[in-house]
Formats: sequence, C-alpha cells, structure tokens
Amino acid sequence: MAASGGAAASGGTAQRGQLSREKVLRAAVALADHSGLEAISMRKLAQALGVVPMALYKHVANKDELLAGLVDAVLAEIEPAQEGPDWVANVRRRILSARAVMLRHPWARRVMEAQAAPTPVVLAYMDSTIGMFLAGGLSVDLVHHVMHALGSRIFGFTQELYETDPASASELPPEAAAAMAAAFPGIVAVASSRPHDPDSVVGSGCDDQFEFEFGIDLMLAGVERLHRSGWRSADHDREAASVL
Amino acid sequence: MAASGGAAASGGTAQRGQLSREKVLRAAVALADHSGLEAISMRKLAQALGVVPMALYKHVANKDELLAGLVDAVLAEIEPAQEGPDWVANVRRRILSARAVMLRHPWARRVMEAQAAPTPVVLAYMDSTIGMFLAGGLSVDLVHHVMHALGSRIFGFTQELYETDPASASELPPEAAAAMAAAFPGIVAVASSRPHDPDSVVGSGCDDQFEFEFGIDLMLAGVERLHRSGWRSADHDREAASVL
DNA sequence: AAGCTAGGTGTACGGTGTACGCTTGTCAAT
DNA sequence: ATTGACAAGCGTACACCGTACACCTAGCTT
Repeated sequence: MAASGGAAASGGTAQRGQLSREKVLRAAVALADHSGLEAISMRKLAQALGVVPMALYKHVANKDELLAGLVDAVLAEIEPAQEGPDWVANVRRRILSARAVMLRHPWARRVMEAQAAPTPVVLAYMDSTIGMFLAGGLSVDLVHHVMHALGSRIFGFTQELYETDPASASELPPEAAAAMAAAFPGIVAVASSRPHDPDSVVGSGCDDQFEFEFGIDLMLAGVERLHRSGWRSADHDREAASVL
Repeated sequence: MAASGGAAASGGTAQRGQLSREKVLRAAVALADHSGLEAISMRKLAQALGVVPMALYKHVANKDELLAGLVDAVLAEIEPAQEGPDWVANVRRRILSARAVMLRHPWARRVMEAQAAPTPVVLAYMDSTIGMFLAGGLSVDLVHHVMHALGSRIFGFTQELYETDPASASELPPEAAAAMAAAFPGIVAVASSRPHDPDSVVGSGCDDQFEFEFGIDLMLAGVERLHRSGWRSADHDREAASVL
C-alpha cells in the first residue's frame, strides 16, 4: 500500500539521474543566496529540489559535508593567482577578488567560520596565496606571521561582529539618539564620521570597501616595510622598536 | 497526582530565591568553560542547575538573551581602560587583557560572532576603547578606520578560521605528510616554520601569543605612523603612495 | 482569611539532523 | 530473457532542540 502508493503517486523516481552532488550544491548555493543561511536545512533544501530529505544523503555525507561543499563552490569563484613582479599588487588584487565573491554570497563568511577543518580546496587557496608572498621574496618566517596577521582577510572578509547598521542609527527616535550620544559619545562621534567620498556612500553607513582596503593596505604596507628592512625572525622588541 | 507528586517529590520549590538571573549566567559560564559551547542548551543548563528547562525562562527571555548575558559576563572580566600618555601602550595593554580573558573562555569568541546585535556592555567597551584613541589625539576619521581595521581584535581574538592543529600535523601518517607536502608545499613550509622562541612553544603548534601581538603591533604601528604624519581624511591613494 | 504574584512544573508542538530499512528503476552477466 | 547486483529515492523513527501555554503552589500583602 504505502510502497505502491509512494511509487505511483510521487513519480519522483521517474528519471534516475535527477539528483547529483553538483545539483545539490548548486541548489544549496541558490537557496542560501536567495533566502539566507538559516534557510539551509536538509529538509528545506530537499523541498527546494522536490525530493525527500533523506535523498540528499546519497550525495552528501551529512550537513557538515554539504556546508564544506558550499565553501568550496564559493572559493572556486575567486579569480586565480596572478603572476607579476609586484607581490603586493598580486596579493591585493586576489584578496579584493575574494571580497567581491563574498559580497555576492554574504552567507559564506558565516559558513566558513563555522567549519571545523579546512577542505583541500581551502588549503589550495591558502597555499597559492602563500606562494604569492614567497614569490615576492619574503622569508618563510615572515610569511608565517603575515598569514596569521591577515587571517580571514585573505578570504575577502573581515569579521564584522555586528553588521554596520545600514540606516538604523538615523532611524531611531530622537530621544533614543540623544541617550545614545550621552552614553557612548565616542561611538556616536566615530560612527557618524564619514571621511571619504560621500557620493559612494548611501545612507548613514560607511564605505565598507574603503574600510576593507584600508585594513589590508595597512597590513601589507607594514609587511612590505618589514621585508624591505630585512626583517628576520628576531624578537618582537626589535620589530616594535626599530622597524615599525 | 502529578501536581502533588511534583511538589512533594522534587522539593525544588522549598526555598524560593533559589534561582536568579545571575546564578543562571554563572552556571552557564561554568558549563561552557567545562563542557564547551555545544553543551549550552536550555535543557542541559537547567539540568546542571537541578531545575526544569522552562524555569530558566523566568530569568532569561530566551536563549539569545542568555548568550548575550554570557558575552557581557565575559567582557566584565577585561581590565578597565588605563590612563596614560602613551595611547599605543594603553590600547595594547587593554587588548592583551581582553585576549587573556578570551583564552580563559574559548567559547566566547564563537558566541560573540553569532550575536546579532551588540549589547550595551559591548557598546560601552567599544566606546571606552575609542576613547583611548581619541585621548591619544587621533582624528575622529582615523579612529573610525582604525576600529574597522582592528575589528574583533579589540576584543582579544582574531578569527582563527581553523584552530592551529595542536599536534595533528606531526601525528599524521608519514605517507599522508608526504602527500600534503607535495600538494601544498607553501603551507607545509610556512606551517613548519617556528621562528620565535622554541622554548615557549609546545609541540608543533606556533606561538599564538606572538602571532596575536605581531598582528596588533603591525596595525598599531601603521596607525601611529599615519597619525604622526598628519594623516587626514585624504583619499586612499595618498595613504598608499606617500605615507605607507 | 483572601487573594496576588513570582517562580518552578508539565505537557506539547514544531523544528532540526540523521540512522535504518524498504522499494524500485537500471544495467550486467548469465 | 532471466536473474541479480546496485544505485538512488522513500518512509519511518528517534533524539534533541527552543519555547508557548497552562498550571500549581509558597509566601507575601491586604
């Protein structure tokens, strides 16, 4: 009864090669793009594919593995490493490409943060990034520190703990705004400063692209100076005192 | 039957002031410290307190609010802002204090990352940090950029996407290590470089404290240089070309 | 004594990931 | 042509989660 009913009624088993790991991943990316990360549950994803939840498990081991697959899919959109004499420019361009991808898939950041271990694709990306530094002549030790210092910035995102509220600041009732300014004068002053091209900024938010570039340039410039000054794995005091 | 049995058998209702918001939060911190973040569910926390899950909801609005309370509790452990003529030293010390706290509560980073909005306690911490920069004479615009650039580093953590595997690298079978070295030569080279005091490093891990300080010092030194050179809200090219 | 209220209880619902076994279309070898 | 293996989708079931809602009761106020 149940069996024949299922087969006859659903018709879902008509074509066999319906699903595939790639289709599952593509659907998941689309779903996340469209409905946000919280929409990614095995059940909802299955529903979007017109299939029963457990069907997905034939193509992905479990949810974690699915998420890892999403990360890989996103990383594949980043433009490959460039060759060129200017390692700073190479790295900069790559990172900005990564950032563009992350802007297309805003949920990817949180997925990466939640992942326990890097996939081979992630490792390959890191490896090629490291290669760009090494090709620039940086010492292995310096590259080690740089990778730590840049952290997730190499993947094109910083850890925005709280999204810079788009226009919520200007939307609050005036008395709340006044209380805010009284309680946190520094935050209000700094948040309402909008030092760069006002035309590129909509609403009261700040220019995230500028801030991102400011951050990586600060880092890369510091690293370049360390490198030019022949920084070696000396102790940290030397770095702080003379070079910086 | 059920009612009298519950009242008589449990005895939990004997003293009334048993639970309190503070006790709930303290228990939650202890539970997370001891058993990790995934141990924090309303049910398990209630069990740890010898109480039924729903009892918690008299003291905490919901789980998100509980987690926000945890963040506040952790932030309260950070040493308060110092006064002093050297703003770099002030900030540095504060951040390193925050880092020490985060090392005591490793789960706190992930909780903060998952929070949607900052609590007043978080805002107060950020405000006082901003105040340290402003007291140092930095322009409001520069402080704006600096806060973005430092990001979550001001809370004492960087975004360790993948925990630097403690000794897992040396634990893998030799043939896997060889394959790894072949596939990702840069990573292997950089990861196995251990440029600083070998005595302070256990196993094959690297000195996280050094790396953290390296990162913030790189940032702070860059900022200090910008400040000393009279950086104003000019365009980004000027920064890149002349000052850095 | 009567009633209010704060705080702990019990039940129940809808959601999650996923283990396990069944069915069924497809193809290979007999 | 028949059989059998096999891949893939299905259904059920379980344990766990957060939490809405209706209780009950101790202790205080009036």
